[in-house]
Amino acid sequence: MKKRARVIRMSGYKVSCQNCSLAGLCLPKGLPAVELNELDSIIKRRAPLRRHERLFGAGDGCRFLYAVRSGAVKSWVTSTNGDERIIGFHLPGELVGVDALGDGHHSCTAAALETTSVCRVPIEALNTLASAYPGINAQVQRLLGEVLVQANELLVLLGKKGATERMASFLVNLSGRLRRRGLSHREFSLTMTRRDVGNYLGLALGTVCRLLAELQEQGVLNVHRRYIQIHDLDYLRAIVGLPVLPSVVRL
Amino acid sequence: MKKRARVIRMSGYKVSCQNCSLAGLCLPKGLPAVELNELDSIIKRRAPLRRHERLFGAGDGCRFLYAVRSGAVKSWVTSTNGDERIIGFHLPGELVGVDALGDGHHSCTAAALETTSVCRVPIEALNTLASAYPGINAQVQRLLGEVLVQANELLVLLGKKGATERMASFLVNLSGRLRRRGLSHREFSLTMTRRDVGNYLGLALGTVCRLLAELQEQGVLNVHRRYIQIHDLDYLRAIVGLPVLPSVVRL
DNA sequence: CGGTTACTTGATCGAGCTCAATTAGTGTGG
DNA sequence: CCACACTAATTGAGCTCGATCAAGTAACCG
Repeated sequence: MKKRARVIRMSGYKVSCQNCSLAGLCLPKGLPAVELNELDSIIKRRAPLRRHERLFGAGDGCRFLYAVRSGAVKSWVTSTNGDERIIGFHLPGELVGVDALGDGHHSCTAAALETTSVCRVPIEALNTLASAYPGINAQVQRLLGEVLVQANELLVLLGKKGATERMASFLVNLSGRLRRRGLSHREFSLTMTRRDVGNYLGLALGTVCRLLAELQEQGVLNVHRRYIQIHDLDYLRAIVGLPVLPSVVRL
Repeated sequence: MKKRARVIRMSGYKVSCQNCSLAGLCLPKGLPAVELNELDSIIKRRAPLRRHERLFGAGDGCRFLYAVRSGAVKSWVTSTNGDERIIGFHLPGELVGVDALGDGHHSCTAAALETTSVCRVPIEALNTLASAYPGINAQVQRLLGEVLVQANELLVLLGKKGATERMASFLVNLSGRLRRRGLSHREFSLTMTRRDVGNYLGLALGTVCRLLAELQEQGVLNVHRRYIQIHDLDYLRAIVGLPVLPSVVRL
């Protein structure tokens, strides 16, 4: 025993919903202590996934939902003719795998974009809890709704005709989600490849590069490989058709 | 009283989940009699909506989900720059309004495409029931999952580059859903305008017309205004990349 | 360091958008 | 019941945006 005393043992630190920094976004949001404890008791943390490691695959039977704790996940569907289509990038605090609630089988595949840790929530136990605690039930519904709203947003995005519009939407959306997580919304690293971005936005790989180059040209942002600094977020928001972020309201 | 005896009073016929022809698709699917009764007791049927009449609008607070009983509904989101984007057409047995589960407010607007009747399900009562009856809870989850899978399918559809591919996907999807409802999958009437279809598919109005004309040219289908007869469904499925429908399995 | 993957940039081409003119329905009110 | 107005659908001509193909560069990894 003593021999091991000096080893830093991560497993020694109890990771729990109670001390998770994402509690304000994730399932625990606003839950009273009792329900939080119950929830925490059914959730298992898995060893971190490495880049490209899969959470689940299309067709898999599904017994768990996953909440991203750190890192990032992408999920995609494989259509019958074989080509793949990315339907979402998932940041910490977001729920992955809800597509399986329908018939108990996943309709998409999910994999880590970088080193990523997730919380695994057993669906059956969650349902049992949800029927006992209305608060937990409400949380599940809230996150489900969020997933749906996100899907709708992507639909709107893909409806835009202009490639610039799509790229701007993507960046504004990402920036906003990062901000809500307390991360910098002005500079961040894209965890996905240009090809991924293109696939997601319905654009060719080359077009993604060109658009980023053009935006840099115009001084809207700086880009070096995956690293992005946004200088003029309002400009991007204007492209999308969103109002300028309210900082001080003028008359 | 006697005077009215001859009037055919629809309200005299008790419409209930028990005798609804959609019970195999809708919330009641597979529920035991007790749960079915409970479910039926909280559901209200509204007077039929006429074309263009709205079920709810974006931003509305939401206390109900709606199940389409007959007719058809379209739902769309209005983006900040004002243009509208159709995100779904809803057939009998499908659930409308689940986008509001997240924060209790609708993110889209829904309106009848033709004379349409719906069942109104109070969310709160549904949740109460769901916590008492696991079967009902499972049903809600199943339909939610279905909505999500549908959203994903639309995403895949919009990922297709070719306009013909999109149109074929749309027709195949519609045909399949009609068939599952016991309706003809070879000939049916599009309840939406060409503009609606174009909006939904991310195509220009003109392109929709041209595509239908072209498919008719090729003998794949017949089209007169809204009325469509599909002659070669397999051809459409092939365009999409789906296998030919299994009728007899050959070796 | 060699091999692989990710990214950048250029030139060309075509699918589908736009705009416009015309026809076919649909509905409304006198 | 018809005339008028309005909406929906069709079809054509020209043009633009972004896909495709290709060649070259930069980062990463064993």
